[in-house]
Amino acid sequence: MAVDAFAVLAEPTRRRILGRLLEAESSVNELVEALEVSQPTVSKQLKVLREAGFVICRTEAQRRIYRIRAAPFQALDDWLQPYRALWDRHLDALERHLDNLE
Amino acid sequence: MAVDAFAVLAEPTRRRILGRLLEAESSVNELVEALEVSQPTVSKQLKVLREAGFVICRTEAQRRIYRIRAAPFQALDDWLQPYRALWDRHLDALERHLDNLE
DNA sequence: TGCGCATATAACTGTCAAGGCATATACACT
DNA sequence: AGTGTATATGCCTTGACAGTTATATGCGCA
Repeated sequence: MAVDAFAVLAEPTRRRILGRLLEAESSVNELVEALEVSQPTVSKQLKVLREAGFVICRTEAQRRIYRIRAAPFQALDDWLQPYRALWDRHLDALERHLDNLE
Repeated sequence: MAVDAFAVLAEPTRRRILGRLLEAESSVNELVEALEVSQPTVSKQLKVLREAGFVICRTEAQRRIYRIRAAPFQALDDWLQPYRALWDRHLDALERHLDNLE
């Protein structure tokens, strides 16, 4: 996963944006109203999310419609995988981790 | 999950410590040598990790043996759960296609 | 009890990023 | 063209935090 994905997710405003985008794609203004933060703040965080691959946007007239992307979350899921050996007693996770260690 | 778990994981040094502790519990000095960072830095980050529940330590003579804990990783796994709908459920062909485009 | 090892903490400093305000850009419509 | 709407960006201030150095604390041992 991108090295800084955790840094991206560390910001509460960005997590709120992602939570909202998980429900439905939205324009910038819809996010501004839903989250009650300023428009520049939303645009800035969307830029961070976009550059980290968490969202993409398309243009509809003057509006930009943002949509969430799966890839970074999958990468996060992958990163988490070896740590699942800590609690998942099912042999899969542990074996895979040990295999990856060689 | 604790609100600031992502902030904890956002720090590369802390992730390195966790990666190392996943392999084996370690004393502070072992971490210092393995990661090649200063001892105060390790102690400081261990304190952050401890307060966030990522590690616990026991005392053995003058040494503190640190061990990783499962709970925060499980919480992270839980947080991730709704986002898994993005890829491991019925993702229709069009959406997958658009994702692949960018 | 005094010394040395292992670890924690304090004070300081530099960096970086979030949010606010103001402004620029892009587009639609008349 | 000119106006209003939607979004992006630049500048600025402020706060948080990582790393360093120096020092304190805890423990074992002679």
